[in-house]
Amino acid sequence: MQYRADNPLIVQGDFSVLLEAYHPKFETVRAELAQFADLEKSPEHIHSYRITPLSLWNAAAIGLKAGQVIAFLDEYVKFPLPDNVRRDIASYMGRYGLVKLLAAPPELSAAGKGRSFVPGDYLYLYSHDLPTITAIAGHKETKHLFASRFNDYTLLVAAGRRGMVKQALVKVGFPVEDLAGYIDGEPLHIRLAGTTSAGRPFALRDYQRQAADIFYANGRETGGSGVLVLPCGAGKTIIGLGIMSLINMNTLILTTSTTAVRQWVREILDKTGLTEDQVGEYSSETKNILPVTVATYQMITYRPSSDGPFPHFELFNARSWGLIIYDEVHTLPAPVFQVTAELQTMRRLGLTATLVREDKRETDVFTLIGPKKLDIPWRELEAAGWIAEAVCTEVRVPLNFALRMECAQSPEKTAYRLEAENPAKLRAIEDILARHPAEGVLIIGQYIRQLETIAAHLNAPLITGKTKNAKRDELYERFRQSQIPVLVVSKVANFAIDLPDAGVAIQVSGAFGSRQEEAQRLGRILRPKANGRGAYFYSVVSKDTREQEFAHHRQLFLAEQGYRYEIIDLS
DNA sequence: TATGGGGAAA
DNA sequence: AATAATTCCCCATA
Repeated sequence: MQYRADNPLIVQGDFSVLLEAYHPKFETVRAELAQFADLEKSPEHIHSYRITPLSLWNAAAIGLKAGQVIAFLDEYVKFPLPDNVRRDIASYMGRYGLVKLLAAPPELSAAGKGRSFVPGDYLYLYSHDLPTITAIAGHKETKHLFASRFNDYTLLVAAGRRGMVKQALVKVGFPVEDLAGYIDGEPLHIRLAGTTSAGRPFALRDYQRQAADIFYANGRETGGSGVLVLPCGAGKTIIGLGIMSLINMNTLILTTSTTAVRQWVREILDKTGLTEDQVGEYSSETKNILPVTVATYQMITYRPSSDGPFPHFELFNARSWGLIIYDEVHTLPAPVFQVTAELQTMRRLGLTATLVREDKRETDVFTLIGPKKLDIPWRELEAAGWIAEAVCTEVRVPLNFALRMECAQSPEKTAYRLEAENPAKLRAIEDILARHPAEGVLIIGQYIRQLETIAAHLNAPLITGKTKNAKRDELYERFRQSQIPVLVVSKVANFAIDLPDAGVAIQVSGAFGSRQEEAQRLGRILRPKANGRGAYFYSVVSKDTREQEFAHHRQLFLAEQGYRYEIIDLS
C-alpha cells in the first residue's frame, strides 16, 4: 500500500474526510473539497468533512463530474481512496440526472424544448436506465405514487404530486432532475434602471450577472429553480432583481423581517423601472398585493390556532406569480416547505449565504426549492475587492478560581451562562479597543445583563430588542457619523439590515453553537470599506470551558468559507 | 393612527 | 439535546 505523507487528505471508509489545516496546499484543497463535502468540525490542526449523498448531488447539479471528484481525491490523499468510497461517489453522482421529470413523454419533450409548460393532468418520470425505473416502480416507499407505467422507461405521475414524488424519491436515494417546466405567471415588464434614483449609474457586477444567467438558463427548463449561495454583502438582492428582469413576470418575494421587506421594496423602486403602484408590501401593517409583492415568512406562517389553517397561504394564489424568491432560504420555516411542495409549477429562487440549516432540512431545500446553482466562496470576492478582507481572532480569557468552582457546582445551563458572562472579558475588550483607536467598534452579545455591564463600564450606548426604533435609528446614525465610537448591541444585530458597517466587531457571547449566527455577525462587518481597510472580527471566550467548545462550533461556517481563526491566549 | 400586551416560532 | 432574546403576528385600547 502506498502512503504519501506529504499529502493533506485522509478519506475514510465512513465517508469522513480529514484535511490538515497547516498544509501548504490547504487553500487549494479546501476550496475544491468544499464543492462536494460538508464541513463538520474545524479544530486547529485537522478539519473534518463529510461526503453525503446530498453534498454529492449538489455538486453534480453545478456540473461537477464523479471522475473529477475522484481524480482530485486520488491526487491529494495520503492513503489510497477506499474502494467503497470510490464506488459510491460514482454511483451517487451518477444518480443525479438519472431520473427526470418531464412535461411530455421524452420523445416529444425533445421537440418541444423551450416552450412553456402547459399544465396537464400527468407528468412523466423517465429514466433511460431500465433497472432504475423498474426499481422505482417497485419500491415500497414510492410505488403508490405513480398512476401507471407509461412505457418501459416512463412512469406517469399525477401533476399535483410533483413535489411529493420528488421528496419521496430523494428519500430512497433517487434525486429527480425536474425538467417539467413552469407555468408562466402574469407578465410584467421589469427593466433594470441604468441609473438609480439617486443618479448613480447602476449595472450588475460580472459575478451577479453570471449568477442571474445561470439561474435563468435562457428560459430553459434546466433553469428556473434552485439556490444561489453568496456571501453577505455580495448583493443578493441585486441578483434577485437581475433575475426578475430576465423572467419579467409577477413576482412574490419572501423575507425574514419587515426591515428586509422594506429594503427589498426600496431596492426595487430604486433600481428597476417599476413604480410604487406596482410594488406592494404585505405585512401586518399594509396588505397590498401588487405585481411585485414582498412579505415575511412569519406573516405566512401565522395561524390563529395551532392546529387550524394558515390564513395567509392565500397569498400564493392571490395572483398568478411567475417567480417566488425565498430570501435567506436557510431560515425557511417548516410550514412554508409544505406549501412550496404544492407550488412546483412556479419558478423558485432561493438566496442564502449558507445552505447549512440547524434543523437538518437541507434535503427539503434541495428538493422543493431546487439544487444549488452557484456557490461563490467569500475569498474570491474578497480577492476581487467586492467585500473587505476579514481577520478573525479568538481571544481566550481565563476564568478565575471562584467562578470555576461555581461552574463546577452548577447545572450545565447556569455554568454556560457564568462562563459567557465572565467579567474578565472586560479587560480583553479594553485591549481590543486599544488596538483599534480610530475605528467604529460594534460589541455584540447574547445576554442583556452582561451587555448592560459592558456598556456602563465603557460608557457606550446599548441597543436591545426593547430599544425603540426611533432610538435605534438615532444611535445607528450617530455611529455612522463617528460621533459614537463604540456601540453595544444584543441579538438585534443578527438580522438588522440597517445596522451600520463597522470596521471591528467584538462578540462577547453567543447562542448555543449556531453557525448561521456567526456568519450573520461577520456579514455585518464585511462590506468593503471606503478607506480600503480590512474588517476585524473578535470572539471573546472563557478559556478551557464549554463556551470555548461552542465557539468552535460557531466558527465552522467561517472555516467552511476559507477563513482561519487566529487564537490569542490572555492568561 | 399609535402603543402595548399576549402568544408563537425556532 | 438545550437557553435566552427577539421578532412578528393579531387584537385591544385610546
